[in-house]
Formats: sequence, structure tokens, C-alpha cells
Amino acid sequence: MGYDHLEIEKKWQRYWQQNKTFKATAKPGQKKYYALDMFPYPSGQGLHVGHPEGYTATDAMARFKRMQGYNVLHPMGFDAFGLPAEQYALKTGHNPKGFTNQNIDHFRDQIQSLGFSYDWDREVNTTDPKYYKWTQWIFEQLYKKGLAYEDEIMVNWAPDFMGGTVVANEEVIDGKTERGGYPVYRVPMRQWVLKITAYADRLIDDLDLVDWPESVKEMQRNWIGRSVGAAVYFKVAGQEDKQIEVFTTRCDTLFGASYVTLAPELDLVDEITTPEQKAAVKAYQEAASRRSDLERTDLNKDKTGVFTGAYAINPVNGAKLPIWISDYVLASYGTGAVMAVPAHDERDWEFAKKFDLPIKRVLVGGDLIEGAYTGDGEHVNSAFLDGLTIEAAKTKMLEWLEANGAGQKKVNYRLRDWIFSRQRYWGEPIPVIHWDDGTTSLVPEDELPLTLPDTDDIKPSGTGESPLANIEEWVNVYDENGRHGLRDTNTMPQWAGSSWYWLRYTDPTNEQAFASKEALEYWSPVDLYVGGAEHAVLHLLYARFWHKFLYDLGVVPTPEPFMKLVNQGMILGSNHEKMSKSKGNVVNPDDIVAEYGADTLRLYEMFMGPLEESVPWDEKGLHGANKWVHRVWRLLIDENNHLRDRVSTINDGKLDKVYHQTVKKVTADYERLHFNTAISQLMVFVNEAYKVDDLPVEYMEGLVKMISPLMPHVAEELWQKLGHEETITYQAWPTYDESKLVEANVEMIVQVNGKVRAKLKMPKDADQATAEQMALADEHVQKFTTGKEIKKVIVIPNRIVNIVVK
RNA sequence: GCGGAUAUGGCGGAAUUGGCAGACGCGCUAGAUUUAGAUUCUAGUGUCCUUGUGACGUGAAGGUUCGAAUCCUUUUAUCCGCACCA
Repeated sequence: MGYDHLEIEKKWQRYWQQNKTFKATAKPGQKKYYALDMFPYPSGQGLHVGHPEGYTATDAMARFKRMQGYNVLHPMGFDAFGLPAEQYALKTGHNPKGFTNQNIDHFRDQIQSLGFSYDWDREVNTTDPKYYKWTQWIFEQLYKKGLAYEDEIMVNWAPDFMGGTVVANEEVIDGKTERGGYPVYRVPMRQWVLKITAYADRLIDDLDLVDWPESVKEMQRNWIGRSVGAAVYFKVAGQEDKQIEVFTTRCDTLFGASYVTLAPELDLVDEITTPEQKAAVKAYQEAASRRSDLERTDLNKDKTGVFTGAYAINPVNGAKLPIWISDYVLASYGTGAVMAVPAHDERDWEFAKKFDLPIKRVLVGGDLIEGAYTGDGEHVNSAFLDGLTIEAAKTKMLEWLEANGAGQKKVNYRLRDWIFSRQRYWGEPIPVIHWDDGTTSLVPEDELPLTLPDTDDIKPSGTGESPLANIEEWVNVYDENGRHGLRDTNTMPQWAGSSWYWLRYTDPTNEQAFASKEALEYWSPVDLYVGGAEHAVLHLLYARFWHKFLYDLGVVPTPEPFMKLVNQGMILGSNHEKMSKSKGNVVNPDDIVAEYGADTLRLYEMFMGPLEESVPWDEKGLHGANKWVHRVWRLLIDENNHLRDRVSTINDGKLDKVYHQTVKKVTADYERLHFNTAISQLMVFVNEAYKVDDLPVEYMEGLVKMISPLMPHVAEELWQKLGHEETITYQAWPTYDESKLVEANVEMIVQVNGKVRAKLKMPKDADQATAEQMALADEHVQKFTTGKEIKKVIVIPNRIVNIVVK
């Protein structure tokens, strides 16, 4: 009878649960390690093989760190507000709560079947009022600090989506909703907005504090899009009370400005347009407003625009510049106005060519017939800037602008404030009351959580408001003086609950605070955070924003939440394509666990390749992983399920070197999350162990410990068979002896002109002369050296001898 | 268009500092065990040829170096992100 995964995995999962083996308790004085997974949205489809990849990596780290003496926090929870549940509710007329909780139970069962060492007493669920009480509390603190405000803004209105809802910019793809593909229109609406832009600089600068993939940092920097430049003020000729503020990163080219361009949507356009141009401007504005963003960018190779009839005065030389409108200038970026320098900006150059506007060179270099010159060079035709290069000219121009009140240094961001309201039922209600007298107030903190009304009557309101608007007994409120008001019917976006959950895990049942100061100080920050690359910007930016806000309030101890971030790669279908139902290449982890066991799945997913890379699923590879699980078992256990006689205290020394090498490599590789190479080293060790007669019990215990982070069930069972009663979870990690790795003789490579010609045993640390002499004396080497002049001999001790001949 | 990443046998991948390219696994070939299959065990497995003590070989082309998968320049392909951001 061999290894029976069904019986053994169930046995140890039960043991861990009954003994609360992984319960984490803050122990001041003991070093801690916080290993975190991005918590899942519990979809109706259940777990996907992609989920266990990241989960196994953090779990292996958690188990490894426990054995190294760390007090480990390794929690799991559910990000359970979200669209599918709401859609289900609208379709079936049931409350999404029951459906969501069912899905959570299913997910939890699936996750538990994989043997992860989570402390389930710390499970969080974003839809639990005890949890979202604190999501609402954080919103209220933002409101009190002026970082949550209502504004009439252009939003993405999707009237056919969910009975009409507003979606965030990032949820719009090619003018359609990311989910469902419904058309999106830009309309003004009153929305809750969070002032994430107030944190723009710190969100960029503090990226230097964390150990994250460079690609993610770069994406965040680009998303925030900080650009340093200048605001320059242009007076409108003949209307001296009117001023146009432009933003430029190239104030050094101000002498080369030949016209000014405004976004067609600007109010100022109507004020300055001359009567003769009114009709043309009006027509252009209408045409532009009808074009979607897509048409204004992707599809638009050709520049369009209309002259307003008005002129602006260049503050630096008094030149009269025509004012145009064009949709290549975006109202949403900067001030919606640019000074056009066609000689040194490609867009301006194209526009000037098309409308035959003057192109004035102010920098030496390039050919202005061909296109704009954007490189560096000496300035010309620029009065006090002549002879300077770009950087020096910028500084000097800024000084001039400031001294003359014509402009100043300015920083601009691409990042916009975060539209925070959704017109949905299944989200955290925004705890705000709008009174009939026009005032607005927060739901008092001691009345939180403001819970969702428990109703099956969830229908679109039809007005653009959420289904909550239909529920009169919830919406209508009266204060102690009988004053009537209406609750805000907006709910928060799904990002809200996930913007602080790692803090809640540190103290998940606290009713006085979102977490105690002691718990936060002990467990913060998260040491390792693993999740998909799709969250590189949004989740991670919002999470950092909230964390920093709480840091400023003095309620969390670190400026950044996640010290090390790793994006696991995708597991592709066996056809190298992304797994999807329509392609029929989806693998269900339940089937793998049933057939091969969780240990095999875990081992295979970690052996497939580097954690960060996307790798195709391979049934044969999975089978190979299973073979190795059995191979380890058989190494130690005989056909009668007893420990083999070969495992004893006898050590003939044959495994010394490879064992110590293995401990060294596996320890270092686990530390770097290089599980695939750690596993390959363990395979090498097992292969060697099969070749010898005596298996020292010390080494076998070391082996079982080293496989335990990856294959915990089989490791527990083997540990028990080795005669131990306690779980392997808290056993000390094996150590290695550096002296066992070195031998008296080393093999040195002898090259002639860089080509390997011999491999010679030499005494360790043989000096240069000895090594050279031995190499030259070698018979085979001589075949390549005789009759040739030896120019040089390079000796790298204990490694290589390279003989250069001619 | 801009930015980032990747490219190594039939496949997944390894090579921590510029020092034996292809560890480990899959697959394949041959043999052993087995009634047979599965399993297990042993040996072999980059390409080429004149089978050697050989030549070539890390997307392509150059370069630096005694020595390059690794460093530099150019280039191609794929993936990801952004995209008239002034």
C-alpha cells in the first residue's frame, strides 16, 4: 500500500483545524512575518488553478518562516461586494447576500482542501457589516478632512448597464463597459469623489521605499503622470481683463510660440470668439462634443481646428498670437490651453502645417521642413535665452516669468480624483444624509455601520440612482426635531473594501477600532504581498492612498502598506492561451486535488517555472510532480507502510556534501521565492539518496522539513512516521555546515584560447604557478599548445586555467 | 508612436559575480521487472559530421574581453502598460 493522498490530506487538514495549528497571536519580542495574498472575489465559478499559484507561494513562505522562528500572520478573506452578485439579484429577485455567502462557503472549502496554513479565525468579508462599518468610518474621516466631496462632473454613464450606472474611467474600454460591453456616454452628474490627487507626489516619491517590480512602479508613475513645467499667462488682445493660463513643460521655447490653442469645451472660448467666427466655432464645438474619446485619439490622425478670431499677447515679447480651438487639446489635462511652438513640438508642427501658421525656430538643430525639432541645442531668436541649452533656458525663463508676473513654476498630474460613488445596491452605503434644508451630514460614528436594507426587492430605479432609492423606509430619515432628509443612495465601488483589508486582519474582531494600535504596530507592514499583475495600478494605488491617509491620521504606523510585492504569472491553458470557458482549456483544481492530491498540485505549480512568469498547464508535468511525491514517500516508507530499515543513525558520509549543498540552496531559493530551482535541488538530493545504502535519519528529517512548505500533508505524515508526535509546523529549519561543502581536490577547467580542453583534479587553492604547470603538463592540452607560442596564462583559483596561444 | 518585459534542446525551464551552456522535470529511445498495461528500475537523449582528444550552438548582426546566454551597439519577434498629457 503506497501513499494515499485522499486519506492523508484529509487527516492533516482535520488535525490543523482541530489544533488551530496556524493561529497567530501577537507576541511582542518575537520577530514577525506577514505573508499576504490578494483576497479573491468569490465568484460563482469557484476557484481557478490560477488562484493556488500565488496562494501556494505565500503559504510556502509562511511555513518556511515559521520554521525559521518567525511569528507568522497568514490570513485569508473575501472581497465579496461586486457586480455578478448584483446582476444575479436583479435577475432572480433575491438578495445578493445569500448567494454571496454560499459562494464564500464554497471558496473556503476549496481553499482549505489545498492545505494552506491560514489562520481562519482572522477571515474577513467586505460585505459583513462588522467589516464595512470601518470602511464607512474611513470614508467619514476622509470627508472630515475634505478629501471626500461631491462634485458635478463628467462621468461615464452607461444607461443600459445594470439599469443605468456610472462606471469609472478604468472600467471603460474602447468606449464600452469593461463588463458587458455596454455603450458609455459622457454626461455631467453629481458624484462622490475622493481627492487622491492630494497624495500624488507622495504616491510617486514613496515608491522608492518599497521592494516592488520595476514595471509596477513605472506603471504607477505613468498613471500619476507628474510633469513639472510652468504656467504662463497670456492676455487676450483688446480684452485685457481676460487671461489665458497655459501649462507648458517647455517654457524655454516661449519666443517660438506662434499661436495659442484652447480645448473646444472651455467656457472662455465663447467669451473671446469674434462675431464673424461664432458660427464656425459653434459648429466645431458641436462636432467635437459628439466625438467619443476613441475618435479623438486612436482614429484621428488628422488635426482639425477653428480660428476664434481673437488674439493673445505673448508676455515675453508682446507678439499677437491667433487663438485657435482644437480637440487635440484636452480640457481635462492641465488648463485646457496650450501655447503652440510648432518648431519644437510635433503636434503643434502638424497643426501649423495644416493651417499654414508660422513656424519659428528658437533652437538650433533638425530640419523644420521635415518636422519639429524636439532635441536639445542652443537657443536662438530668444533674446536673453540665446546660446543657452534647454535646462538653463528653462531656469532663466522661469525667473523672468516670475519677476514679471507672467507665469510661475507649476506641476501637473495626469491622475484625476477618484470617482467613488456607484449607483448600485450591492456595495457599502455612503453614510451621508441630505436634509431638506439643503444641508448634508454624516451618519454619526456611533450609528455605524449604516447597513444595507435587507430586501429582495432590488430593481433599477430608472433615474440613474441606485436600487436603494426605491426603498422608502430606508431612504427617508427624520432627526430628533422631525426634520426630514434623504439618505445618499450611492454605494462605494468594489475597490473600497480592498483598500484597507490587510489592516483588519491584524485585529479582525475589534469593535472599538478598525484594529488596535498594538496589533498594527506589531504586524505592520505586510512583508510579502502576492497577487496578479492586473492590480498593478488601481487596487495598489487606492490601497496606498488610503494607507497614507490613515498614516497621516496617526492610526497606522508605516507610510507604505506592502514592503515586497510579487506578481505571479498567469497559468495558461495547455495550448499556451489564456484559460477561458469558451476555449475549453480551463482546469479545475478540485479535479486535480481529487485525482493527485493537494501536495501534487502545490508542488507542480511551484515547479512549473518562475513565479512571475506565465506558463502553460501541462498534464504530463503534473503527473511527473505526482511521481516525485510518491518517490519521496517510497524513499522512506516500505510496502508495509513502515519506515525503511535503511533509515538509521548510521552515516557513511556519502550524502554529506549533497545534503549540505541542498540545505544551503533550498534555504536561499525559498528566501527569494525561487521555488522551481529549490525543488530541482531537492530532486537531486533524493536521486542521490536512492543510490546509497544508509540513509542517516538526520538528513531524512532535514529532507522532510525542507519539503514541508510545499507538500505539507505528506511532510506531516512522514514526520510522524519518523517518530514525532508534534506537527512539523514549528520544527527548526535545517542548517548546513559550510565546511562539508569543500573538498581537498577541486576540478579545474583548462581552456586553450577559451575552449575547454581538459578537466583536471587539483589541490584546493593551488597557487597560480602550480595550476599553470599542471595544465601545461596535461597530455591532451599539449596537443593544442605544442608548436605554438604561449602568450599568456590566466588562472582563476579553483575554477579555470585559460592558456592563450598563437 | 512612447515606456517596460521577454527570447536558451521536441516541451517547461537552469546557469547567484563575465568562467564547463542545457541542472531538474516532461517527452522520446533502448533494456530490466511484469501474463499484459500502469508502476518501478537502469542507460541514453542540443545540432552536425569524417563518431573525435571533433566542429557548431543561447532570436539576428556587429563589438568589448584571455573568456559572453550574461556587458555594449544595432535589429527582429512576442507579451504587457500608456497613448494628441502640452
